[in-house]
Amino acid sequence: MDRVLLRRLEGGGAELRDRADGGGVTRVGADEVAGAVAAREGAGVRWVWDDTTRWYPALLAAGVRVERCTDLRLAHAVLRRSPFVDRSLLTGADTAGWDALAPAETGDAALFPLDDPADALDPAAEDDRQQAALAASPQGGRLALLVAAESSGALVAAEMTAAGLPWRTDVHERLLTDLLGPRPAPGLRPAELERLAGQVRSALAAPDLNPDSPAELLRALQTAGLPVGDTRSWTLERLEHPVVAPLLEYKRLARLLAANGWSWLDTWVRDGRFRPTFLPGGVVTGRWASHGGGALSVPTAVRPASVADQGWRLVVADVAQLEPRVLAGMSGDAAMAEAARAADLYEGMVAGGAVATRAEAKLGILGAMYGGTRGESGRMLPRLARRYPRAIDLVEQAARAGERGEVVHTLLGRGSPQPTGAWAQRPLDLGEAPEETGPRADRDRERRAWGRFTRNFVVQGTGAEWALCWLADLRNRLWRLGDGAPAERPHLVFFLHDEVVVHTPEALAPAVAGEVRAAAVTAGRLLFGGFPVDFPLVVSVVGSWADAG
DNA sequence: CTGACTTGCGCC
DNA sequence: AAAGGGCGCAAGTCAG
Repeated sequence: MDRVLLRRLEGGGAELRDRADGGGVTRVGADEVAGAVAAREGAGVRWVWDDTTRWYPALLAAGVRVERCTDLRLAHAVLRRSPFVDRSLLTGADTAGWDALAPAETGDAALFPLDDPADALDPAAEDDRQQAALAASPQGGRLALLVAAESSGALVAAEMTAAGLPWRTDVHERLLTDLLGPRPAPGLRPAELERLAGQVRSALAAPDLNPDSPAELLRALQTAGLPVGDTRSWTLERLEHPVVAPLLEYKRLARLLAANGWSWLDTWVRDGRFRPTFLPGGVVTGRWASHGGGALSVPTAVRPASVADQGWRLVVADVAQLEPRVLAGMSGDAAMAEAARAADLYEGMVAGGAVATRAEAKLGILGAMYGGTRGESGRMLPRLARRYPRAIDLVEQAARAGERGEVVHTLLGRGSPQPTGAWAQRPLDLGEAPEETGPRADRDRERRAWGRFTRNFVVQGTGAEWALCWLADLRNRLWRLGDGAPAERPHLVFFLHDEVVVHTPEALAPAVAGEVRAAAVTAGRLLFGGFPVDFPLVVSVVGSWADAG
């Protein structure tokens, strides 16, 4: 596979430099870049560029899709934190610049900022350093897979923003009107919220109360004699009082209005598409972050508005219990992998005799992965540890390492951040009597909190790696499935941790469903080789996202 | 007034 | 004895 480095030239042109020994160099003008990339693409090439967000949106806008790339920005971020990398091999004159490089904010190709810090960096030198670091790493193979998957994720992210999630404004508006009443004038409450606010005020005998103000609301609740310290819904649910029902309903609808109401539609939906920006590697664990429109929490209440185009379908797929399955795989825990043979891993745990009920299984596993040891989830832990010793030991070791201030890593080698708190500079106070309050009690609390973070990091991060491999393989499978222009082929339109949505011509929907499953098998093999852990999917072919599941 | 922080809640 | 991971967003709150 040829590796070809792309770099920007002053004036908007670009240089294409073959990375092989004696490789050629081509320079093209600004309006020839897309054509030059397209011409080279057919022959099989991996593009090496500083940052996908700085190259790919313009290529996509010009109708050019690339199959492979190395995203030096994302690769740098992975390698500099990995415990399997010799940091000195990554160090160069502009290392600080690579450390600080942020993704480009705008996808508008015409708006290359004149003083982009990326233009002060040397991508060829950085590529050399990364290749050297990978070659010298005892885990170079895993890291290379991670870098490739991360880079492929960057391509997917740009393609999903370009395509957009199909979104029907008319359906969304009807839904809002049914629940809230007609769209009010700016600054006014919709009729239904005003009605509920009135009920809340009279139930609390607080005629001037603004229920949107947590402080006012808390005072009014306390004045009415209710024993509450905050105004969260789950706190209110436990009260017996006439205000509870209208207040909970008010909060539910006010939330819908604020997060996904008419102004959300105005801001984020254009031309029948919702186009959030996805930020691969945006979370330290390796999960994606997002920007714009709250793409990480599209409430189920508005999903009916995501409707496939005429003659098209949505293929919605999610992995059941991704993280426990990943834990089984990465720990090599045969008993847990056996439970994971079931479509429902928690039922598999019941069938295996580890616990009595599905609810116990779920509570216990989530507690083990998050560090929740209070109440019932804590009582489950010893039984799980007996039945699934390797899985539980893996997360316990990660927690202990974090508490010692050590770095932990995912299966493919992504490292956790170094802790910065004062507690991390001090050794563990083993054997000293615990205290209720004071600076040492604070340090211990922070230490345990960091242990919960590292405990979760190894599982969440490896789950993110599985999902990246799934996405990358699925992207290639979808491309091979269709023909014609990118917009006429099945394509990914949404991704959220363990769920994908593909927009596809109706005739190809069954084939897409098959490829989604096949890609999940590939991802499992890539991460866990022959170790037998299954990743069953729930796949739906639907007209609307809301009908999935 | 702006900007930073807090509160609360949606998703996984 | 106590101990629940990761995000983004909007509105309210508060300091300067």
